[in-house]
Amino acid sequence: MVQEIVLADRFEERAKVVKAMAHPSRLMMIDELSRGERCVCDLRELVGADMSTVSKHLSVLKKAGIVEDERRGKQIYYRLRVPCVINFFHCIESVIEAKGK
Amino acid sequence: MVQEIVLADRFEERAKVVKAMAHPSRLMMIDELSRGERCVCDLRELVGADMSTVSKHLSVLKKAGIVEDERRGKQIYYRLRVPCVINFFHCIESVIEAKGK
DNA sequence: CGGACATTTGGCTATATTGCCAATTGTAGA
DNA sequence: TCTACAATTGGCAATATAGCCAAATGTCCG
Repeated sequence: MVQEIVLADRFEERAKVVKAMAHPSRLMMIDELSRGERCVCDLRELVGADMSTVSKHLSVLKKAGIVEDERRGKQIYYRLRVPCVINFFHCIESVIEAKGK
Repeated sequence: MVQEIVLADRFEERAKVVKAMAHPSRLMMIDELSRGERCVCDLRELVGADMSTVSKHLSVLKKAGIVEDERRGKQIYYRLRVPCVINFFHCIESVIEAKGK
């Protein structure tokens, strides 16, 4: 059925976005970016990984449409494209809390 | 610093939950479960995969604390543990929409 | 008990993700 | 132009994930 293919595609699309967030460093960066734009060097310091690793994480977020970037001088600044992603944390916390019981 | 280790652990925990949702079939099941509990056979039909595959997806969701199960007779019913996970979809949709522009 | 049914588990291969290093690109300033 | 700095890209090895089949488990019913 065409209907089902469309439905599956829909969840496929959604999964891409969720997958892009499914990494501790990327969540950390999203959290940080919720407080304002940051350059890659800031985020590198935050997660404490190799610059190239951070850059690749950012490209994952960018490809998913979660962040956007802008070059200003030598640095490239990233910011959240859709601020609501931050609301996830509240719910995730309640999942973690509920699990503890 | 102890502080940073704790912080990293926090995001590690969160990532586990997000990761558990980061699959089209699992998102589809979460969506379906948001409308009430379902047995594995219902979900199997929904995603159209092998029973064992569906079962493994459910065990991922269960381990993350997203769903819980209950046996009633021959069947095992699954339900969402924390309904708020459904709110994710709205935000994810806006990410997808924003990306399209 | 024995069989049918619903589900899970083990085992396996194919595929995807991660993170580092090294090399490359882009920008600013001397 | 040459150099330094910021960031990205390519490549690779280690690890994780996905999905199928086959076998095992648990439950009901005759």
